[in-house]
Amino acid sequence: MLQQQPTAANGPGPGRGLGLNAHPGMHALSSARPPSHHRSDGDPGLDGAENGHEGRRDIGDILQQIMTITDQSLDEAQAKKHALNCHRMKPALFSVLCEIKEKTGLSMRNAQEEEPQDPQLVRLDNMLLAEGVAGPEKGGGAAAAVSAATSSGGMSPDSSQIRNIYHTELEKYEQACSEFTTHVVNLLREQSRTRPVSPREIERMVAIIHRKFSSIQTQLKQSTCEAVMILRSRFLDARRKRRNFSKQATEVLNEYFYSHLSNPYPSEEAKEELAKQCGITVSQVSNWFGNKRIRYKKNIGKFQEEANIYAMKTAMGATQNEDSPHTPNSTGSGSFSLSGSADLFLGVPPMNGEQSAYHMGNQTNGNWQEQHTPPSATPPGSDHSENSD
DNA sequence: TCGCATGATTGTGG
DNA sequence: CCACAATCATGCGA
Repeated sequence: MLQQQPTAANGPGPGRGLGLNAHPGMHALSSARPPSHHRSDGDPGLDGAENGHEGRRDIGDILQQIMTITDQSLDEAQAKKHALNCHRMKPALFSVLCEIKEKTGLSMRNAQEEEPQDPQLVRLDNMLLAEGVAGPEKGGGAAAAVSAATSSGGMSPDSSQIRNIYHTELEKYEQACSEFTTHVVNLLREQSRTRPVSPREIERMVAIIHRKFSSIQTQLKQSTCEAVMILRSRFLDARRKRRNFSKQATEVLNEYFYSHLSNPYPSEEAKEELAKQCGITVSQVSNWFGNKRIRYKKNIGKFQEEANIYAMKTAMGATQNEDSPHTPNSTGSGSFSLSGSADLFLGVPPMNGEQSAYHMGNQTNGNWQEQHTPPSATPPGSDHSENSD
């Protein structure tokens, strides 16, 4: 019925496609059909054998025809396709076929269609939100959440890195998902011209794609969570495990301590500067000074030698600085430009004294070591440099 | 392995 | 919140 139509319906080149040399497909179909008709009569066994035999022959025919397809016949096929598309009955037939399709296999998927959001995904989302990896970027939220594990308050670059990676990956994922979806939708739309594909089916396909992709999303979120957890445990470990500071760091800290012995309380800026120089956090600097003060006070005698060494060093650094104020001095012996208030003892510290206390200037922070009163031996001029912040 | 050194934590007071 | 004091836990050299 369809094949007669084009002659009337399509103006251009109607006769061509329907001529004597019919389309191979058509021929195949028409020749394949007859055997099924005599199904009802005759011996089934014989019929089956005959059927198979004929089927083979038909396949042979089809193959033969495929082999002999020419450009011309392709053109014809094209024309026929066009003719079918433009057939006036096509929409009706199309919708009927769609309906039939709906009612058969595909409808079975309806059941699982409206599933609630994956609970695991929800859990992961909540977790990432709590960790500050997902959600709006609030002043170091992510970093704060992770680094909150440490009292140091030192910002971890890793956590924000995780956040960044997570977001770029999520973006990539979303892009890939939408790209693929549009691709498939376009494909189905294209196909809907030649086979019954209802809009609903396209929708369903999109949903299926999203479901498939959501497993990737789950994976992404899961691995992000894992990374955050690892980071967190590493921070906790770092807190538990004690590492000695580097020699250079201790040197810098000691230098500051002994050059500000009368008032070893670095300001916030000084602490930051020290932290930067030592490659440690500000709170570690605070810890260090806290420990140092208390231990020095407890046993000044023990620290005497150390004090002398550092006093000497700073003094040397100072004299060097005087010579060439603009030349930064070599490693470790620099005085802090921002405090600029080294309690320098210029000269060799008195030895063998119980407490040399070569620089007990005006103590701006009360008597941080009251039992340690400055002897009169305090060199004149040592206290002039003593300034408090 | 021991003992000291040292960074971190905890509790307290101002 | 900061400093102090006590204490813990680990690092490290002898």
